[in-house]
Amino acid sequence: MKPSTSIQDYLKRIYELTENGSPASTNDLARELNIKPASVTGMIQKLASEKPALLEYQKHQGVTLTSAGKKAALEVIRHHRLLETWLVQTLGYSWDEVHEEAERLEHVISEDFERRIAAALGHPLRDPHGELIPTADLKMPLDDSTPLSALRKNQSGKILSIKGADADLLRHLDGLGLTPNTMIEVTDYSPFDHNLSIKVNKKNIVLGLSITSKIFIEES
Amino acid sequence: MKPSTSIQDYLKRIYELTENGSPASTNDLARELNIKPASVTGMIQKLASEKPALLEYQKHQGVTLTSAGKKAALEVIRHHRLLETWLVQTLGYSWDEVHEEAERLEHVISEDFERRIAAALGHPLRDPHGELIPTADLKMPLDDSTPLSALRKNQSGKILSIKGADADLLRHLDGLGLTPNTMIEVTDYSPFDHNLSIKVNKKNIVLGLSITSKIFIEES
DNA sequence: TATAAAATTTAGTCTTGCCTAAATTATTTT
DNA sequence: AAAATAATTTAGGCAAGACTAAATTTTATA
Ligand SMILES: [Mn+2]
Ligand SMILES: [Mn+2]
Ligand SMILES: [Mn+2]
Ligand SMILES: [Mn+2]
Repeated sequence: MKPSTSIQDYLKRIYELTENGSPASTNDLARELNIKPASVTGMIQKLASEKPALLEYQKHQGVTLTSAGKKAALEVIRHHRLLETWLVQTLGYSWDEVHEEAERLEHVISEDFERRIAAALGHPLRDPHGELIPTADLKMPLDDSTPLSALRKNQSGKILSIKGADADLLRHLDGLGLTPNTMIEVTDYSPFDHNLSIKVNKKNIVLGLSITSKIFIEES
Repeated sequence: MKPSTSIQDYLKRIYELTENGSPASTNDLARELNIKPASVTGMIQKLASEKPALLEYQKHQGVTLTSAGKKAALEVIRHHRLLETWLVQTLGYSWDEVHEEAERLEHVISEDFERRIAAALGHPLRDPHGELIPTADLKMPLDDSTPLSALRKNQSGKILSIKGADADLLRHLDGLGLTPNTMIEVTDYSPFDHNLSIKVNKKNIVLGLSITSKIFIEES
């Protein structure tokens, strides 16, 4: 059976929160889902005790996805990212507008719809934010990108993706020309505040850690 | 507040069932919605007693839409028919495949999405089944079509629309060449069984009432 | 017009998914 | 290591929207 919309959103957030390897905490999930922690506890207990469990859960220790849970999460993420790509390409959405629409559509499109847009788009590898799109057989491609925040003076590369869906940040970056596929070069690093000076399109700008940690680079 | 998916489906069905002027009965609604009559009674009582009532309801007399209810119904119908048109045009769905997909998407697209597909399609007047699409300000255009079942020998015209969403019937009609915009001519009428003999694309076929009552014609 | 059949409503229950308040466990601070 | 704070879980509740079984009302039939 296909998981409910709520469950799909839980699984997707858990996937994202556990990408770093550590379990997702009740509170982090509650914050991401805009649901009270007590409710999250209830749901994760339920998901952990389904016939094929979707989560691995130990009281007070947070949760990780089982392989069944990961598969379900990747299904939703594939829908989301293909939809974003589709909306931008065919309806002229800008990259900061698509997220909310995809957030609702992802739960209701059929597998047939998924196949049709994937084919129409030529089976794209990345969405408009540069995020990798899980394959049709639900594997997440390897990500060889580095956060901009890890680069130092004289290192350079191409922007691959912007993580996190905050529309205001996306519009701000768009204004600075910081979009996927743009070449950048680090011209200076400031310790203590971790500011980076970078050159983009001949212009020099300075970015704080809260921005550089969300921009991912393919080094060159 | 936007009505829930369930409520939207109730309103849409009530709109369709009351197009002939008479109220929609509890049982008819239950059949159309695949919901037990007892549940339908509960829902229509609720909808009839909302702050601005969506339904006019009198016990045992069925329901009709108030103007607020009609507006909400037309919103959903506009979404549905624009979506069907868009899916056929941009993703190559055939006219017998689109209905189910639109049935789910209609509840989750934004008004922005609605505007974008309407514009991309050039503000179409009819969907792939020939059904009229409510306008952006939620008026249903006048329908000047006649059911094929009302035509008699030597009358002719163009197929405007096929009512009812049964995919099997649509595929059958497609096989016979009976699609919107096709010209037809009635060559004979058989009383008692109400069969019509018609000429389409040079071929003669005989159709029963259960089919002719679903095909709508612009007489010529 | 009395009875039978069909349609509709009432009453009570269930599931899903959320909430608040209170209790418990884990983590920091002193 | 105790006390304070933070995180998490438990307990109890609520709203939406469906269901079944039983009661009622309407309509059709004899
Ligand atoms: Mn899929
Ligand atoms: Mn979502
Ligand atoms: Mn629907
Ligand atoms: Mn609309």
